[in-house]
Amino acid sequence: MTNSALDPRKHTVLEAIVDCYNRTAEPVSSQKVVQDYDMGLSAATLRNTMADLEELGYLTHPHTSAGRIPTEQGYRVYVDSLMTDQKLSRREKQFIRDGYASSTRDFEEIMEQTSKILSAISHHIGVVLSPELHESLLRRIELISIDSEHILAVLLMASGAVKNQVVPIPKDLSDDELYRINRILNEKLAGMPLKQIRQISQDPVKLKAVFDQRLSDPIVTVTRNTFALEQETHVYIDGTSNFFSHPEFGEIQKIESLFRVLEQKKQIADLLSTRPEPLGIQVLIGSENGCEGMEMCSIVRSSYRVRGNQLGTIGVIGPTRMAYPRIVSIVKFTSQMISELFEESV
Amino acid sequence: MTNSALDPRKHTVLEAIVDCYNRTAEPVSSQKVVQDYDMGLSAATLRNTMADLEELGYLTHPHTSAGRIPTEQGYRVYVDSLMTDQKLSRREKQFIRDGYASSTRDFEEIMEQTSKILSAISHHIGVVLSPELHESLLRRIELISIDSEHILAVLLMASGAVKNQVVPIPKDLSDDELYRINRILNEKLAGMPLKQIRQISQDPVKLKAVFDQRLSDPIVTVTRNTFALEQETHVYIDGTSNFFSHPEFGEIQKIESLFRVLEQKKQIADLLSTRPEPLGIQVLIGSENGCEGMEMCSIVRSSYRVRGNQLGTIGVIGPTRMAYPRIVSIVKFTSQMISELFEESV
DNA sequence: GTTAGCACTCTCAGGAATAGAGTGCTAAAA
DNA sequence: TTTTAGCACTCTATTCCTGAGAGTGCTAAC
Repeated sequence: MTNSALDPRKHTVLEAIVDCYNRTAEPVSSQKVVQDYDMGLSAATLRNTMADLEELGYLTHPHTSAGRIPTEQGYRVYVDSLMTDQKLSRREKQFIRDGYASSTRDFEEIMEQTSKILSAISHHIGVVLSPELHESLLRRIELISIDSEHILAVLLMASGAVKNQVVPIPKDLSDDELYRINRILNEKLAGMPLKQIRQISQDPVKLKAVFDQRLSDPIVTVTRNTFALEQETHVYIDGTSNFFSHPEFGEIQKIESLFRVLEQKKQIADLLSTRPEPLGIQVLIGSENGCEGMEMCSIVRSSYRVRGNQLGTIGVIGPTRMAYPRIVSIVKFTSQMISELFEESV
Repeated sequence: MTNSALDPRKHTVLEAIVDCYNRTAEPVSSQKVVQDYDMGLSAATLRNTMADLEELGYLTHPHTSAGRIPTEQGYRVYVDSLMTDQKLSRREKQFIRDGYASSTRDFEEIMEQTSKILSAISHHIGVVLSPELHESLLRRIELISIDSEHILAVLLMASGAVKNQVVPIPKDLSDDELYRINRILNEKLAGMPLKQIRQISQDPVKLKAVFDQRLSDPIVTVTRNTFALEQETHVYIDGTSNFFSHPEFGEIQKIESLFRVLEQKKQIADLLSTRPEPLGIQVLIGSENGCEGMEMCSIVRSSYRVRGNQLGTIGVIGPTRMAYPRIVSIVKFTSQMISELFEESV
């Protein structure tokens, strides 16, 4: 199979069929192509070409007397080499910008807002993964006394993310002592990635090396307790109910399996973050995502960059039959917007 | 209609029908009642009683040749005066306790975990509303410098809740100055409800009264910017996909309207928080919840108490046909658990 | 007041018939 | 050699019908 060498007619026909199927959600007949796409060929000729494309694995038949629909492979070719860029309209760009206008530059708010914007404009599911905290650099830590047995550790990351953590402490910790510890922690740990700090905090030898002569029992306890936990990536999802409007999810089981997956935020996080190619835009078509229960869904995703050079991911999850050119443009533009937002603020 | 004066037989029959319908999800015939519930009456007699109950508005008929199902009114009577308490088994109680065992006493984590526990054990949707922040008392505020134009305000509430807020500041604010402001804010505002602080912060006269001779321009700016926003209540939802397993949601539109509502967290918050009777357990049956798209759902909810005497709400949302005695016990027990958790910790 | 018996109603599942959509193939035309 | 018209064929979807079954309401007897 010489993918790259699809002759021009096959190109055109495949593109037309993908396009038509995306619009109508129904198998595309040779007649329909003749009507809607003026390519100066008869239905019979198209039928021949369509049969060829089916032979090549790019189209299928639901049954004998139905039109053709693209296979995943067909979509793959379409996305990789057929589809033409679709610029966002001015209104659409404005819509995205406006979405951020009201937000207070708060890290979480930006994340949340992004998922809303993505779903609202794409009419699919919008997903945002914040940069992995444990890869993030600690900018500053602040310890706040809660009661005699607990303090609140506020971790301010270089990315602008903030993480609160309630930390148990030894009883005999005075305010002055706490203040002193706070100062030392900032002195020694600020600027390091959380992951590294965590390793240090769990290892007496490393602790000694880092804190040197300033090491004390309370510092060990506080450090260990504050950084003990693996930090999970946050997942922001919006627009799940958009799925109900797609005719391919008319049967309840299909939508059920999807929703069961969506409730497992961890799975969604893996889905968007694992896989090769860390940068730029990517399209995972249908079962390519390798996630059980999401075989009927495609994912368009892109990474974005926050201060401190950490990478997060945004994405749109929709049915395999989605308007790829438009969604790709949306995801591309939005990820740029976020990156810019983080450049200029927080 | 003399609700309170339902004769004993009608009581028994209504209870049996509600019970049976809850188990089978199918209209209950007179035959079925004879088989499953030994009440020493013939089917014919039961038919008479059932007809009476229908007359009274407690039962309906989907069609002539079908069994009876309870109306909302029927459920109302059942819940109010018929159903018997169902104690949770030791295993169930243990399941709930275990759910909290791993949690680190972090406020948000407890909220989130509660919604998960509720949904897991009830097989319905678990919802948790944190206490309304603006009713909550400020225990402590901490200002952390981010950059020359922003600080992070960490609001530690009496309830144990923590709220981070990025606050723009005038450029010329030194670290010392910030520290001084921080101290004064704590001195003057700690112990007040957020709502009141907000009012003060927006009103020059009140500001003057509270801060007295310590009032300065930077204090005004910081206070105003920190407390400017209405605080929204957080909503934690889990178990939405449980709805797919109920036969009454076999058709897609019914489940769709429900999911559309669930995505509007604000609506859910209103649903659980508005309404009379603030304390104790409540059951809203079917359309009683007054929420469009949720006519087929019942809600069992209860308030819980956190430190500082603030009230939050937990609830279970399920189909009208739910096992009320069990769900009521679950919600009751869980709300006690939370209240206890907050007694002893954070 | 209770019950057996029975006619009546309505749903649901299965099957037959029909219309329609779209293909693949063949043979003729370009 | 490529394209096209024509046609037989296949499969789906809809409609209509039928029979079985479930469950009721009513009546008359206990």
